[in-house]
Amino acid sequence: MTVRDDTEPAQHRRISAVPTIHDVATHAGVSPMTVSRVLAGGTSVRPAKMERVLAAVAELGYRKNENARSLRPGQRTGLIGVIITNVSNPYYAELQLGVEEVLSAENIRLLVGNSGEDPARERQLVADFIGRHVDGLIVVPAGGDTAHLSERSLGNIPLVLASREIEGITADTVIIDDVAGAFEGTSQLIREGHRRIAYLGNMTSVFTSKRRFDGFEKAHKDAGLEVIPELVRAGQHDPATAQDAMEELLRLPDPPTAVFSANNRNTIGVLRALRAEALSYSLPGDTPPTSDIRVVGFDNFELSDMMPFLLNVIEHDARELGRQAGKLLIRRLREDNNDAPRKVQLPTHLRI
Amino acid sequence: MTVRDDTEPAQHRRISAVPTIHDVATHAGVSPMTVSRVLAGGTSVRPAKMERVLAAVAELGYRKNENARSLRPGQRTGLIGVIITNVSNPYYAELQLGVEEVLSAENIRLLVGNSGEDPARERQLVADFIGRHVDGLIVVPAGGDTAHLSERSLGNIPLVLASREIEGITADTVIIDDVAGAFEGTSQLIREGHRRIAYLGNMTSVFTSKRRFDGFEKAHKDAGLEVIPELVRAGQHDPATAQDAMEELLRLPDPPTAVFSANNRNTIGVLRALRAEALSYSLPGDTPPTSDIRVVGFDNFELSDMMPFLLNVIEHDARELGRQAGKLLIRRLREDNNDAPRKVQLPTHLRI
DNA sequence: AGTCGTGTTGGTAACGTTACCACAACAGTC
DNA sequence: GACTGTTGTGGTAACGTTACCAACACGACT
Repeated sequence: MTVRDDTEPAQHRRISAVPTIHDVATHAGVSPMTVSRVLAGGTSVRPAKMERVLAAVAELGYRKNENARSLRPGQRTGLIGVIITNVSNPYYAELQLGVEEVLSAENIRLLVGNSGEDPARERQLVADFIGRHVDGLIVVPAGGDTAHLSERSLGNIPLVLASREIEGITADTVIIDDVAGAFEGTSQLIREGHRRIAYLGNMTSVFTSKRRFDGFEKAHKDAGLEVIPELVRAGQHDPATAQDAMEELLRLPDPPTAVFSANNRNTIGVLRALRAEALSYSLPGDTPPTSDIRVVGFDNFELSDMMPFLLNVIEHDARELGRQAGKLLIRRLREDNNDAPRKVQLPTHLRI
Repeated sequence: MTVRDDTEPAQHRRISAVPTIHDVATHAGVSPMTVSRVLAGGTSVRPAKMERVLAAVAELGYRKNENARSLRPGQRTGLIGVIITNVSNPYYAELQLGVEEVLSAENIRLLVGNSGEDPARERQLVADFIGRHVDGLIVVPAGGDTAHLSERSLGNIPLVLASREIEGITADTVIIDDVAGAFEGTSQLIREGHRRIAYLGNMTSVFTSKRRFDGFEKAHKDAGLEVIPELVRAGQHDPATAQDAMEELLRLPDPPTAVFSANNRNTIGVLRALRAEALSYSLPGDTPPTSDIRVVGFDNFELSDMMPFLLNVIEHDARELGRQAGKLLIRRLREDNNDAPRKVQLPTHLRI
């Protein structure tokens, strides 16, 4: 034991400093090892001593130093790095909540970071999380350069990709069945007789956007139709840019009769454009000619059912996606298995 | 240096195991101390050696073990615990984003947890975060038992309260000017001539709810009016329960002519109730008698401007609240100061 | 030539924890 | 009464890092 010859400062330090296992041991009149054993579950410790130790723990307000514990070989940190693109999008907030729901049940904590769709920021976060020795990573990949997510770069830290896949990287993955959802939504519009259907979405370099466009295209093909290139607008990532794109479409000589929107940001922009148009027409007292334009949008969002337009949404469960991602990670951690990576695909549902 | 006499296993281990500062030192032909110095900023290290070290770091993909580093006395973990009540509420998601925006600039990472308004869960999260030696805490307190947030319990870990205060706990705080906002919104309704104004909100035991009710009450008093008790409904915390409460109000013999809603969950419930009523009246072809009911709601929410009702919202900047909370914490960390706790109050704005 | 700084480098120890080994105490067996 | 096994307990070392001190080399000055 360390000798404390400086009486006055020692007392002062004892109050403010966080108590260690050593302090508890001294207080209970046992060795640090016994304290450690009690806290680990109390196997083969005499009941009387166990009580003394627990009393000392309570009295000093002792908390195990998790950082020191995880330093020992074979010990986990109990930390998971979660990198999402943007929590302010309710879809990813739900995802985070689902992840936490599953992992907190295992006493695992979340280190979260927002990449803002920036691969460089994502790489930086991954590097930092590795430095903190997370037990695993759950990432919504931003795309672009993904070398930092390769197996070689991560070592033996398990990775779960959420919402998006990456070409060339094999890892546990949870995604939405984007293709089927977009197919179903688009088919509904075609079934209703629409032939001039606009598409609004993110850049097709984004995994989900590409898949949703594929579903959009497939629905056309299956119906013997073709996608009309001049009605396709890909590249909007927020409501404002989507609104601009939609207003541009409405000004076309031959505007679309229906719109397929590939995500909730774009859908909201579309709805704003439609309302702006309706308002501008209502001034001269005329009935707006395109107010009955049909909209189908991927992703549900709060109040979608309160919109004063003909709108259907392709809904899916972001929280469940987060839960599944958490479960895949737990499976990897529990059994130290090298099974082939699993891919979970969650269904969508067209809400009428 | 440790002698590795087991040649075969050592090689295998070298590939999968995370490299340490020792490995880098051996690889560069210097001592671990020199590597540490280079990584700390490279003061008084010969340029040639510095280069060799950096090359070894790059080649081995070495990452400093932050947990081991923070074990040393005087060293920080660079971790902040953020406890919010529920990320799936966009208001708190924005708050989290604001906190991250400010703290990631200081290279501080976020440990996040959702309390779900449960004080026991909050206490558990605080205890865990203390065990991980966070440098500080940002908490949206759930209320109830708050002993775990007392200065005695936290030791010298700085605490910032966000969005809500706690009686008896002095800490840096960032809140919205709830009273003024509610006063302004209610006054607007009174100015328009409304005399039967309903109130819907959370339990008044929640800090913000109480303050917003106070503002509601003060607006009445200042206008020489009194709050009508039968029109007050406090206790709804989600849209579904709020909708029920509002429907009940609409069925009163003498229903309110206007509604003040104290948060976005309640506002959405109110709007749903109004729409349900409008739909039920539209069946017999009758004009609904209360469709022109006025609504003013605290908190803005996405698409609030697209609602087919007369709605004003009292908006405020949740992300800015998060930023301010982060800044207060950084200030506490930077200078190791014992200044009196600061209280920042953010303004609201009635959106017409 | 000897002394003194100055700049560069490495050894040692410690942060708080737990795995491993050693050992003591005790009961049961021949 | 010596031997064996079981249970409870503590000492030691190590995880990866950095603060501190000691030591070294080297040029500049007396």
